[in-house]
Amino acid sequence: MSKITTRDKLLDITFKEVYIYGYAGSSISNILKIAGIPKGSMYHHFPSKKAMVIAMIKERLTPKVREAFYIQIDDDSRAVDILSFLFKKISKNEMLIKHGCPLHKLMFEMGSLDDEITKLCHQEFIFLIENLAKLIDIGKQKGDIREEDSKSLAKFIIISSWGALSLAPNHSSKEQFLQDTKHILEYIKA
Amino acid sequence: MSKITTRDKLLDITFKEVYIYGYAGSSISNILKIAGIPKGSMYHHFPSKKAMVIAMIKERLTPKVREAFYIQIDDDSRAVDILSFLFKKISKNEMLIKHGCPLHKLMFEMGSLDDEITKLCHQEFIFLIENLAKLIDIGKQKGDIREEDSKSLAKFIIISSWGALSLAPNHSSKEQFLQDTKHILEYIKA
DNA sequence: TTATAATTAGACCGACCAGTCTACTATAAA
DNA sequence: TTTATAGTAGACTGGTCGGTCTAATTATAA
Repeated sequence: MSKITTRDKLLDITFKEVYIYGYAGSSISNILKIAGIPKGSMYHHFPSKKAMVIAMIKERLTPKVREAFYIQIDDDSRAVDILSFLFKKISKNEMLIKHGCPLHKLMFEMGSLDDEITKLCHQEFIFLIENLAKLIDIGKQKGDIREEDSKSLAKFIIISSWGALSLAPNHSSKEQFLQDTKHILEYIKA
Repeated sequence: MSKITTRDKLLDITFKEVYIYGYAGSSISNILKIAGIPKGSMYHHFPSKKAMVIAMIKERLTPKVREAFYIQIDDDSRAVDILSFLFKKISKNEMLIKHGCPLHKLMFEMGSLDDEITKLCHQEFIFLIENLAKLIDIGKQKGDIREEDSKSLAKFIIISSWGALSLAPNHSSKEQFLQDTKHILEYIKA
């Protein structure tokens, strides 16, 4: 029953367009053309392109990335298994494999160009790290891991995963990603 | 004596502009304004924006990146020392710390947008991997490393370094980079 | 000097950019 | 039925985009 609102449609398409073409490379006109929505409607809901992108980050990008980098675990999971499971989940996410992590991509592009967007992205980055650190802490109780600082380790894991996902799409694949992140697992095991 | 030619000036400024603003975010008009060069001169040397950027990649970006990711080593260097030295060198490169690896950034942006540029970037990526693998092979002879596949390891090291360098500039620093890559060194030592 | 090519110079073009404006319509409360 | 509000609609604006064009200038060689 619930119909898709103009706002929802705009945010959905803005996510895709900014994800693929970047902030600078995406255009309002094209987003509107795809959505079949006139300009006035968009500028009724958002005061500017930047405002729409910020709403998109909060309401689309952030939830997607949280979901992609999160896994449910049993209480008796070992840290190695948790990470192995996480990598397998990420590798199955075609979006991530093909275009990299949307948070990473936007953060990289906007780094020195816009403080507000950069700050927003960085907050989410911190959230991902802390979330993963919690998972590692749970796994650590099973004693199969020697690393003390879970946050530092979590950061390294996300950074490395992002790196592995950010290669040119022609040359990245599920198998390649798993191969590239294998080193992280071996490091944890050590 | 040798004066800077119009072409050289254009390539220098194009590198900076594309590095900071991205391919889509940079503009010919702005590059010309900064260079103090009229349009006709530029379009005499290059048929298009894309052609100028491709020349810039070959003649500016590639040499800079090769230099940044290369180190001279002694014949009796251990692999761990080689990498430790490399990370220290990278951490001293303010350009890399502030804006990430220009090759990585361009490759990430253009990934699914332009085959020619993507291919060019990827070739250089392969070159970096093979170069680093050679260094690792030399260090491996000293027997302080257990990894068999030097290329896979080299790829992982570059990917992870790129990831660590691609965080928002406000939150990246020499110290942070060394902290983030510390895990790689510990992995090698293991 | 003269002919030829290389380069510099910038006005100009149509397309597209983000954003504004006014008019219209749908909804719902009074 | 009236009035207010939320949302839809798209023509329009000033500015910038990449790229073209012709003319002027400079360098090279005969």
